[in-house]
Amino acid sequence: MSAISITGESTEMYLKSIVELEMLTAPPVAISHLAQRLGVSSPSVLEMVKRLAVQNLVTHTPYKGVSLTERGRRRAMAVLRRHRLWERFLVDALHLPWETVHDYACQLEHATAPAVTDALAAFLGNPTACPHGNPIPDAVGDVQPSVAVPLLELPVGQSARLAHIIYEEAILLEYLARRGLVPGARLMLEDIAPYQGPLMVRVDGSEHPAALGREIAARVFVLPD
Amino acid sequence: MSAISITGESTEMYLKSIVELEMLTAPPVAISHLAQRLGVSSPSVLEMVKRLAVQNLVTHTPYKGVSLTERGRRRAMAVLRRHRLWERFLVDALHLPWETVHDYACQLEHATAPAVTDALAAFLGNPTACPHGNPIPDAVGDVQPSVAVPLLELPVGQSARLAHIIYEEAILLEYLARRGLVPGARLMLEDIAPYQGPLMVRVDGSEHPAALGREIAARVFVLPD
DNA sequence: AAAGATAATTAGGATACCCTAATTTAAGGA
DNA sequence: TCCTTAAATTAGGGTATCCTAATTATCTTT
Ligand SMILES: [Mn+2]
Ligand SMILES: [Mn+2]
Ligand SMILES: [Mn+2]
Ligand SMILES: [Mn+2]
Repeated sequence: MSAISITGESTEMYLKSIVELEMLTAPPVAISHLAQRLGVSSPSVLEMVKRLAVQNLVTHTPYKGVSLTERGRRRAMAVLRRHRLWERFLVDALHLPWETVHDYACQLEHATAPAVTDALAAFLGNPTACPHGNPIPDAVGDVQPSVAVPLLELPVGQSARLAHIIYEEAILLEYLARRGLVPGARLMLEDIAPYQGPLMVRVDGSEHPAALGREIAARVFVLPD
Repeated sequence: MSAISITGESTEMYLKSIVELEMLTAPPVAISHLAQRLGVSSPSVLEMVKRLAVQNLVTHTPYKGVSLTERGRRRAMAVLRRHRLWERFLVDALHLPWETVHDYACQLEHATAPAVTDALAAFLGNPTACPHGNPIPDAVGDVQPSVAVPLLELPVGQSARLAHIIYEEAILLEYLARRGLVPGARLMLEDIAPYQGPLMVRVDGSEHPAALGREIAARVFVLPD
């Protein structure tokens, strides 16, 4: 019975998912969204959330949702840091494909001691962003805020450069990679179909324009020219 | 319900511990030895062993012990391979201390997908031994046999070179590191005290001779001159 | 061969996560 | 205000892994 609470893999995934959801929708985070992200049932999430609340990692407001406590946020940022450092390693050192590293890093992130994290960061030259453009929290858990805007909010006709992709997921990353939509890519929003229709995006170097649903366009952030 | 049985961390540690014990004492491996190595109770081990037997990973002979099946051995070697590759990475690339990497690798070994393992091996130049001298199984699970002998069996007065240290453990590695007993070190067995007493070993570059208990001397392998 | 010591096994529980099937609550529209 | 619907919660289970306290088998030693 050690006083140092060992954060297990499950706990870490819950905390990480909560920060990720906070960047997508306004807090508090809904139980059902967490359930969807984690691929477990709502009752399971609720139960786990109660456990996390007891450990002072989250606050749960019944029928409203979940928020991270300061303690919880620190833990979550630490996981995010490890995740993104590993992604950099997998791409830069091991030369694994951009779209595949997210899942691999999701395993490694829970198996990395602090000393290893620090040494890994140094080995990589203290990078500031993951291969998908998202900022790597520093050792204290701080991130520099992004000025990029969701592609969804770009005015039609505007050209921009892809900055980062949030709420990372293998399927999404594969989809985007196949269309050349990686950080740094130059693009122009050609059109937005009405009635929640897709966005037509011209990607520099691609033959045809890409059609992106709104769900996706809300996750792709760009820097307008 | 996927047909591919996902080997969990616990299962992997059991399998790895069994191969490790097989190199120290003659098979089958005793339940109590496994319990000691894993830091769990004997009833827990027995229960788990039964689960492993159902999955065709081990054979259990009541009151005798456990042996790996071919399937089990392959899995175990895969874990050992990942473990030792990570150790190399942690020492060679991250420059972490020789004595500390074993524990870190013990976490990473369970979180490494096949594609990552392969890429890591390539990145490291397909090394053939871990920092503690033990052979890294190849992608198929084969290891080249060692011709080194236990220090315990060295004749008094014989000088030799340290080859590898088996049944790795943080405490042991620290102890040995502090005395300069790392692979490649030159040494001479000065004396063996009677009545299960310690071995006096002169280590090249060290002031005083080191006194090693027999437990330890059975785990340190050397190549006589 | 009987006793003692040691290891293995059985019995009975606990905890962390996860699930499905109700049931209840909250929120928005009629 | 009442109704509908979606989300949240409660009820009742399940599995993997671990534990302690008996009990039993095996091996050693007298
Ligand atoms: Mn993960
Ligand atoms: Mn990423
Ligand atoms: Mn391990
Ligand atoms: Mn090693």
